[in-house]
Amino acid sequence: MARTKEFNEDQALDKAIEIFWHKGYNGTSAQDLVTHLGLSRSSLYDTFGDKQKLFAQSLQRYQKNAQNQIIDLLEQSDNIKETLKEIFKQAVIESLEDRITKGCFMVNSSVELAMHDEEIAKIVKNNSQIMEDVFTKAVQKGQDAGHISKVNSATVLARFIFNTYSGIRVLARTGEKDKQVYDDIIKAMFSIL
Amino acid sequence: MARTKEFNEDQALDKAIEIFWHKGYNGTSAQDLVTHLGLSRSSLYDTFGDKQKLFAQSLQRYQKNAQNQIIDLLEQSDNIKETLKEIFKQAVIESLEDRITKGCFMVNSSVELAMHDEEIAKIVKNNSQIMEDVFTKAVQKGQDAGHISKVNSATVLARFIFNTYSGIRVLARTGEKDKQVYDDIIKAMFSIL
DNA sequence: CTAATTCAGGAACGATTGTTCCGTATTTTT
DNA sequence: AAAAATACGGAACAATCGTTCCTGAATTAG
Repeated sequence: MARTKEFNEDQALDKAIEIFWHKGYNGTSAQDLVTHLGLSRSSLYDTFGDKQKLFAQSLQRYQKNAQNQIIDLLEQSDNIKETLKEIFKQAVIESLEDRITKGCFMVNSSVELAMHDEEIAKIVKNNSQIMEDVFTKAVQKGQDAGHISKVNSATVLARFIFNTYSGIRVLARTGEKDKQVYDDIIKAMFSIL
Repeated sequence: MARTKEFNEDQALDKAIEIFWHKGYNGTSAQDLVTHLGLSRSSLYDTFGDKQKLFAQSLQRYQKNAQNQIIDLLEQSDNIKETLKEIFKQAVIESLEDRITKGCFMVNSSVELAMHDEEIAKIVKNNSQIMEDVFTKAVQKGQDAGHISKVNSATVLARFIFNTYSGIRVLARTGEKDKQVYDDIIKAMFSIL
């Protein structure tokens, strides 16, 4: 009946994530997308609708990936505190390596768009909710195992951890390359876990 | 020799701060500026140069104000821990009251522009440096007075406090209106001071 | 092979972007 | 009062914005 797509839709989405992440929504033009995704304007619009829809799909895909990564690590962990240390260590490595300083796509998007675009706001809130739940369960597990202090409740610590994570991602976006700054923040954070 | 300006330059800058803060740099058009500042295109360009320069001046002015406010509070304080609590309490109030959820102009700008505009990057880094210094001195004072724990160094705590502050401002920008979330984060933070 | 389908490429759309320029009005100094 | 200087408003600029549409090539099913 018809010819098959010459490009992989998910691969195109990954390219879209890259450029939106780097330049933001308003900073990325249709031409940028055409050039970076390597497909024609018509294919782009036929496949993804419009710029806003493409952005939303990109952010969704990013969220699922990032989320699953953390969920897997925490669920398979038998020492939550150590796993959290690994997660933050990884965030620092990414921040320092990041030659084009992208920060976190979710944080960037919420700052730029959450208040102007309801669909993006929903994605962001959904992400926050899921992350809070995941961290809460993980902290609870850590507290039960005696690896994490019970001075503060699991919910309090979960929200606190997620907030520190956001802050670090903003710091990365500003281009901070001094590892000591990240390490200090993380050291302080872990002193209450 | 010449007629005098019919508008107050600082008042115009305050208007510019408002709209840039709300809509971001790329999200604010020249027409938005003309409408919101209430002066003509020519006056705007004659006075402030161009959009980028106007933005930079707005951010500079915002920084000076926000900075002085915190410096004054901390320098006059005789109980740093309590003063810090006041500062964070105020940030929460602003976040909850904020009907158009603007977050922090400095945080928003660093996320959107720091990596694409060297001048903005400089302003952001300068701000971070000053804030770190101010917080470090304040924490030191608090530690000397016995109000703040000496388990972590003043620099570590200063960076940590500033990072938590950034995170909270991002949270505000996402439109979070649940006071409990802010209070939990702050509670956790203060448990190590 | 033919017909049906959908691809890719690029021209072209009107709208909006940031910016410039010009004529007029207004004010201040000489 | 005259002249110099500058603010003002708005028209107009080229460039770019996101998007649509048209053309022809490519692929698959019957």
